[in-house]
Amino acid sequence: MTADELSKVFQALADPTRRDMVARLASGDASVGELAAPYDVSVQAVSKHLKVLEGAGLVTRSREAQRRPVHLEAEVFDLMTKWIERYRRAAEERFARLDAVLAAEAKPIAEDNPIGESA
Amino acid sequence: MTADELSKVFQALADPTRRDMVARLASGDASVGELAAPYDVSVQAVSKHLKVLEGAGLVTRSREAQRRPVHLEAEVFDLMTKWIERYRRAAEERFARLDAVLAAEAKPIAEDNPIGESA
DNA sequence: ATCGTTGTGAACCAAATGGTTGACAACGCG
DNA sequence: CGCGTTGTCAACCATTTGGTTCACAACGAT
Repeated sequence: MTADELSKVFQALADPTRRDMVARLASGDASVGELAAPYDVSVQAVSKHLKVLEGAGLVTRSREAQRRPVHLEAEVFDLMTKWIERYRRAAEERFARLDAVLAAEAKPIAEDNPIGESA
Repeated sequence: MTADELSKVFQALADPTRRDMVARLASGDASVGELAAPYDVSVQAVSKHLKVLEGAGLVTRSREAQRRPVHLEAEVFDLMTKWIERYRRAAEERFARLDAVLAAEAKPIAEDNPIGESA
């Protein structure tokens, strides 16, 4: 459903610079210039990064004279968390079940183990 | 520290096909062919996707005759969850604090609001 | 030993990504 | 008004990405 949205969010956070910007925005809004300062790239590059983050719904930009304060939108994080938790839980449950099965049958298995090079 | 690792994980999950593969692997291991079946792409393309997922530590591949069963590794999810939760919490706390401030000063603010076009 | 199945490797291609520079719009201030 | 500041847009470039096809390795089965 939100497949495309989710892709954009993950894509946006796949870049270390963008992730760092998000981290800094978590403690307060900032202007483009302020955001750009720590990095060794042009302001234009940072502007592009912001467009990606905005496209993913991770930040919003308002207007204040020439400034364009950037604001972090925390809600979108829920999208990711939900996705992650869903499948992690499934995988972990399956793991637990496997554990139980292995414990229950303390049986042959190993002797005619069909899995080669499991050594 | 895990900056590069985290980038790879987010990057890996930014692709819908890869995300779907992870979703399916959450309910059990599968061979490359099985994984490829639902998609309208070549087996080679799926093999590439698996290499990306493996590089991110999201899956491991063993050997069973010609088969290469793919197994989901749930632990890596923690990395993401930790990152996300950390900044989401910060952002939400800040939001709550702002709320409190606004509630406390039911004051002017609006009249000499420096933010243009806030309307 | 040969054949079919399963999967990987390599070369190639179009599109997207992240960066650059140059031009310019929007705004406050002298 | 004209100027400096702040930021975006556009064109361009190198690299990466996701896909293809062809070739081949690894293994079971006949």
